[in-house]
Amino acid sequence: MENNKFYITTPIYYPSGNFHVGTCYCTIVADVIARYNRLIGKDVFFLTGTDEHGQKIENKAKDAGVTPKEYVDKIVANSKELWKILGISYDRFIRTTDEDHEKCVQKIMQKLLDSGDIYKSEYEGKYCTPCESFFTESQLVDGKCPDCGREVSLVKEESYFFKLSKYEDRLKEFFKENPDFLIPETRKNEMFASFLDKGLEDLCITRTTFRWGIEVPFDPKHIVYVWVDALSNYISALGYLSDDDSLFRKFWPADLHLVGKEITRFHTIIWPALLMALDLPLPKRVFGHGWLVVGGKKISKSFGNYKDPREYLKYSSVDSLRYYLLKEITLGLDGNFDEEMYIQKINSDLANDYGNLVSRTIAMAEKYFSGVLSRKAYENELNTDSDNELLKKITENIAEYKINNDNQRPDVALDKLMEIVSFANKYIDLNEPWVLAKDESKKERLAKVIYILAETIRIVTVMLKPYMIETPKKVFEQLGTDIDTWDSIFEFGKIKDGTVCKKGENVFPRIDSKAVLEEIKKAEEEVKKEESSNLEGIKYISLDDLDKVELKVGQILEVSKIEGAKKLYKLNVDLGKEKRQIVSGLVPYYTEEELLNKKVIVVTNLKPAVLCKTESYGMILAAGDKENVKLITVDGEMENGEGVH
RNA sequence: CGCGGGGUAGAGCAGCUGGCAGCUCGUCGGGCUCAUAACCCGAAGGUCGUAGGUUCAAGUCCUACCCCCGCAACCA
Repeated sequence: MENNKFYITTPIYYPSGNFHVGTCYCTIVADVIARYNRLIGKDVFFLTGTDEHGQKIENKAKDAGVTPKEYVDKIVANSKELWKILGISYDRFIRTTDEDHEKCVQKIMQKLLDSGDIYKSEYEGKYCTPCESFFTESQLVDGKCPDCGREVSLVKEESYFFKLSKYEDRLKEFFKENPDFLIPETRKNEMFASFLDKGLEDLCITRTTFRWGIEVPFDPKHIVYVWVDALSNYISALGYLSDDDSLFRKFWPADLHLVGKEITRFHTIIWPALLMALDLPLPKRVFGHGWLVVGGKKISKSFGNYKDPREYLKYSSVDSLRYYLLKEITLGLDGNFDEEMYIQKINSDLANDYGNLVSRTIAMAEKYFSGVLSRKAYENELNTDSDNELLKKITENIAEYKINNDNQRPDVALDKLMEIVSFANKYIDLNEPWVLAKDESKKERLAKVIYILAETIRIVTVMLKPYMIETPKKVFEQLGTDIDTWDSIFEFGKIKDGTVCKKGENVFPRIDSKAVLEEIKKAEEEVKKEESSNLEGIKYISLDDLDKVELKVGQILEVSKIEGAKKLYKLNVDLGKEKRQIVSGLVPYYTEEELLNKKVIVVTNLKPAVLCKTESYGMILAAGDKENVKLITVDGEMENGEGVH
């Protein structure tokens, strides 16, 4: 009975912006694992959600002029919509702003205090005021803020600490005794090399520098920091320490925490230590998956590959996307999502192999037998070699499919599934139904071949159920059967005699790769144009918009290279009334001499930024792309500081 | 010596505890016509980054080095 439950979680995502394919990838993988376990008969609880507190959200909301809650509400609504589209079958979507979660966190804090695992002390750390964050000595870069490169100051702050160091030995032991706790293996090495072997320091678990979070119950000027707040979602979601903790008693410990590789540390060191302090069992497994690389590049807005996943669904289906992400990417390693590869893959696997198998089989059934499947013929006729081989292949591959799914190798599991599909296509060629059809005496044999194919499709389609949402439904409808349980695939010949199948629309129409790619390119170019400044003028803006940008004529007085920077110059620009320091990436295009005394156009009201540890208070306009860049200058005499209109 | 990941057929990848180098796509040649210009068969194509070492045996273990990619760090 213990064995029959399965609790799986995704990380709770930080909703500072809408989600991209990377987030979807992780969630889809979790969903597939959840659906697979449901299929094989386990009682599954699948949790996902959002981690909504903290400084960044507070800032973002402020920038947007809304409350933090309003800000995250919008993003959460969007992501729930997205999960719906992608068929994510979560049992609960937890938000750290949920009332029950907040209460639970407070109780946990109290409990940790009572058990002596929390103590109040002074947090002495390097604080970067502009970034409003603390850093440890080791995080600093040249003694400066790793985020912005500015000087940090030593700040003392009263806060609460969790005795992480106390659990170091127990953690090491735990790792040794549970070799399967953290996989893949490489992540484990990382944990030991980077953290455990270096020794653990107590962890500061509260902050007073921001307010957007859960108040510490016994000291409300403190806010619970991310560690306790976010990690405990895995138990708060089940009602831990609440009036009704039946779910918790049933499902904890988690069978699988699926997390990104960047946060394995939190889940394999801090989280287990917290659980130890709470005297709770530890999760059975943490799986650190890799990152999705899109079009060969890291997902990032500046690469233009930060697309809403819905874009991919314009020309393909949810099932295709799910299939691709699971099939083509080895879970645990970084994987590439390239739209051209994507189209090619789903065309060949899903349209040509699987979809076409369904299509040709049912077409033949209709053509030769008006769609009627004959189980009798299957029984009456003796098995040929090809029949036996196919049946053997199916039995073997079901077993391997299961093993690989159980071991978090969905890619191999799908491989095993597709092998059956290929074999079935080959089976058609070997048996040449169109030849059998010409010989009246072979009618029974023909009926058997068709039956075997239909039954094979049925089995494969059951196996596809964890991976796909819509397709299995469609195929079962076409097959005219609803026998789709896991148990039903172990015995060949479940389709009832006289079942009538009926051809429907192709389940995976071939995608015109050329046309779609062209369209994608067009769309991307348009986005680029929109983003790449107003000079192109594709997207109209009003005069008001233009007035937001303050442009002035400036003259470059000093030029120097910035140490450690490849492309950046530090410039001193005369803007008439004032002189400003501006950092500009012109090294590849201009020499220092060329820049000197040049009159340029400067955006003077751009938010100051720090590049390579050097402040920049403006931007110099230039035309061109990466290869060729030319400064925009003034045609004739013009006073420094003159406005541009 | 900053941290981490990786270098295997034209492309994209798999190869856990070492045992004749695999998969998918593409290419070339052939076959079939039930099917979604789909399907089936056959072939070509790799000194597994480099150099050493351990071993009867090494993509697989060890050492050194080279190269690429993330983050650190560069959107001006």
